Amino acid sequence: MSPKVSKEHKEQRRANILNAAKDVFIEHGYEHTTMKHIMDAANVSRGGLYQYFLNKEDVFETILEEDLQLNLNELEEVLREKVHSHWDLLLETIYGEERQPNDDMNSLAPSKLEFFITGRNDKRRREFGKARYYNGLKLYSAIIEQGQQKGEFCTKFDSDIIARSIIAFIDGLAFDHSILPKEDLKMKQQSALFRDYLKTILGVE
Amino acid sequence: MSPKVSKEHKEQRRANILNAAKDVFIEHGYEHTTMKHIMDAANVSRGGLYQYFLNKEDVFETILEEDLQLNLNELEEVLREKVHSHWDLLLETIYGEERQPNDDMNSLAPSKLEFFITGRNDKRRREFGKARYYNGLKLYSAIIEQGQQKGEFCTKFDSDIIARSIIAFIDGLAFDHSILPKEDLKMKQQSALFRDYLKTILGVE
Amino acid sequence: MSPKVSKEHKEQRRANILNAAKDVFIEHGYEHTTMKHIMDAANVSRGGLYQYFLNKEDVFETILEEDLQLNLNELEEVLREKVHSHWDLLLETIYGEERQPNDDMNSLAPSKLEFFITGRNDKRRREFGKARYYNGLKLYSAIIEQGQQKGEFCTKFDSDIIARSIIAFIDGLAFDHSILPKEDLKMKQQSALFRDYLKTILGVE
Amino acid sequence: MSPKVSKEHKEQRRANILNAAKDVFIEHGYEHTTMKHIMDAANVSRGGLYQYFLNKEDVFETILEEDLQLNLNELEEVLREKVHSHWDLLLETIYGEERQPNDDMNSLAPSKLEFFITGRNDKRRREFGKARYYNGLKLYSAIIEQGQQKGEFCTKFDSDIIARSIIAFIDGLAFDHSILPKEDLKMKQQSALFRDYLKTILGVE
DNA sequence: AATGAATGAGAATTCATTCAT
DNA sequence: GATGAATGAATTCTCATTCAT
Repeated sequence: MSPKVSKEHKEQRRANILNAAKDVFIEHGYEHTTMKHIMDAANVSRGGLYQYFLNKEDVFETILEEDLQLNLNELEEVLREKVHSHWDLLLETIYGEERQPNDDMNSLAPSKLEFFITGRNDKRRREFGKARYYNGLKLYSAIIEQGQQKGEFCTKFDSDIIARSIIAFIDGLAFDHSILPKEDLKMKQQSALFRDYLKTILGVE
Repeated sequence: MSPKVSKEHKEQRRANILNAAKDVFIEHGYEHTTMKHIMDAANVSRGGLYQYFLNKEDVFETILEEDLQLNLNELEEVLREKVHSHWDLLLETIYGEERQPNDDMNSLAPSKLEFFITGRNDKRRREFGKARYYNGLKLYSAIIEQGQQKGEFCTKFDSDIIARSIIAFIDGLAFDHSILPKEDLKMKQQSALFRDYLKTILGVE
Repeated sequence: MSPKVSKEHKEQRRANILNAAKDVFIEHGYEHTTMKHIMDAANVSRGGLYQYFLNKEDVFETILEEDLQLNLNELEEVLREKVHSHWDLLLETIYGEERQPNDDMNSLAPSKLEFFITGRNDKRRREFGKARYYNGLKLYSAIIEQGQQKGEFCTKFDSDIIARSIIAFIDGLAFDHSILPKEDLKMKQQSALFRDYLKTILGVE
Repeated sequence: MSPKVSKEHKEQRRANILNAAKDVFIEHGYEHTTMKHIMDAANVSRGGLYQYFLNKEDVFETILEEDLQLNLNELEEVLREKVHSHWDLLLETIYGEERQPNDDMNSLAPSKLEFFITGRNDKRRREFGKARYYNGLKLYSAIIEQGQQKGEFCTKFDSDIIARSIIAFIDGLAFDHSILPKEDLKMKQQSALFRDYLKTILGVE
């Protein structure tokens, strides 16, 4: 007895739900999204939704995990290739990623902050937060370390600490951007200053 | 004609509720706190609680406003006095205040982040967030500007932008600290790096 | 030990509360009026209000009773005097009284309807309703009966039944007027028709 | 793809709830009925009830609308058919309908009066009241007008005004009947008088 | 007498999750 | 597998009434 519905179909359906859910999370934020919102956006029944995911948390975690995986892949790819300028790579990594609040507010970033901060007392949620943090840490420190090894960056400061500071600054900007309109933030000028700062401590130019 | 209990008594009770509520918010976070939690912690009946505050948001906003007011008072006081070292004042302001996630996790900071980020789509909440941001901005930029005027800091960078970057970094640290245990953060070393950074762009020493 | 506050003062206070309460009932209706509304309107404290009245029902009943008493006094007075035209007296009684929804909507009539109809399952309330009804009945039938005795009205119909019909019609108009704006009711023309009707069955002219 | 239960089943359940709710409204009146009452009477859970109706008002309005629709259908039907006696039709319409407080007190009429009168300050509620009034008006005036056109009724009075007076009288009777026991009302005799009155102004016989 | 703080019962509403079909 | 009706726990908020001072 072969299954009524092919595995591909299920995968497709699952992916559809995740895409719709992502839009919903972006629109309403994590806390204020309900399973009903997701059902409606994904055009799936209540029961259907629960067939693929245990609950709202499960849906969000799945989206997170896929994002995380993308990051990791990217990192591997990036470091395997011949890197001409680690400085450019670093900037790309910072600015091309959603950790840097880009101009479009169609970003899941605020919901992620929400997810982690509202769940800070929950063991499972904290594990996720840790994974997210160390993932970013690995990404940035790998680039910096390689740059240092290649002699492109100076070794005055520990790559780990620099990476952490990058994360802190990016998270802060993401937070401020989440609650304030772009116009209020002078993002460009802050970014320029931050770039100067990185140049200084990495000994670039 | 005289009231049953003195005005002081009422103020006292109100303050008690706020204190208890603050503890509850610190323990459960903003979203997961219910009025019941506050009632129980403050040892006040449902009706009693609603006599003093409209709803959970009102309770939290009151706490925020008092904190904000403390900040403002402090700022005024600070700037009226003769300042020996604006650099010391700046560090004190950063590290002495809760904006810097201090060692004790008995801080309301995570709940504040939560409050603003979960309410980012709410007009009223955004106004509060804006007030919080500009309040901090005013505080830091006033110190920097005065330091620049006195010739203690160099004027290479705009005080406004530096202040914004300080806020972003502190918010980021607060966020990361909210979701990760202290041990994971190497806070001390990050702070040292940040201090160096500030020294550089302010031309201190 | 004479009382601190004179009896007159108490009476005055009580009357003040009743006046304020009446306005409140007119504005919000019976059901939607709260003790708080009355307190605020009467500028009296919660405890003060409860010193004079048991509850909202008690306040309203007191107002009703005073109205009822006015009616009764009027009736007695009216019937003791020499009546030139019972027809005119009847019209005056109908149109001069609030049972006829007059142009001004500053009438307690809708709240009275509300009071009786929402309380129709309550023994005490029903007794009041009965009193109100029989009071009106007595008023109208007395006039009609006297008119009949004096030969001014024909005796074709029982004065009791005519009086009841007058009440039904007036209550109906009051009800319709309570829920519809005056413009929708063509009150004048309805009244004219009703007057014609009464003339016919009373054999006037 | 097919729903768990048939559409009929859902309709059935909805109808069950409405029936149960109607009984509850008749027993407790509109204001004193709670959603809990309806839940218990309909044997449906809290959530179940809210799946079908938004709130108490919604439940009641649904009942009202269905009644209204019945009325309208009846009217159309009635006027399309060949009418032998418009006088009989008029009487039937008055006495067969709940607008006339019939002997059985199992009528929703008092709750309807309650619904409209307690909601007289509410825009939405007033719209409903208006619809109710004009619906009745249309019904009665259509019959009268047709009777006049056919020469069965005289045209001395405007059909519109007569219809309004019928409504006022019926509403008044309904009100009085709501708050007084039948025995107190001499309904029969009032009705007889009213019939006479109608005969007179319609020129019947 | 007067005050108004405090109480708590009760009503409304939402939403995650289950489960019969 | 899919559906969506049904459940009920959890929460918010209101208000009449009491009572210590």
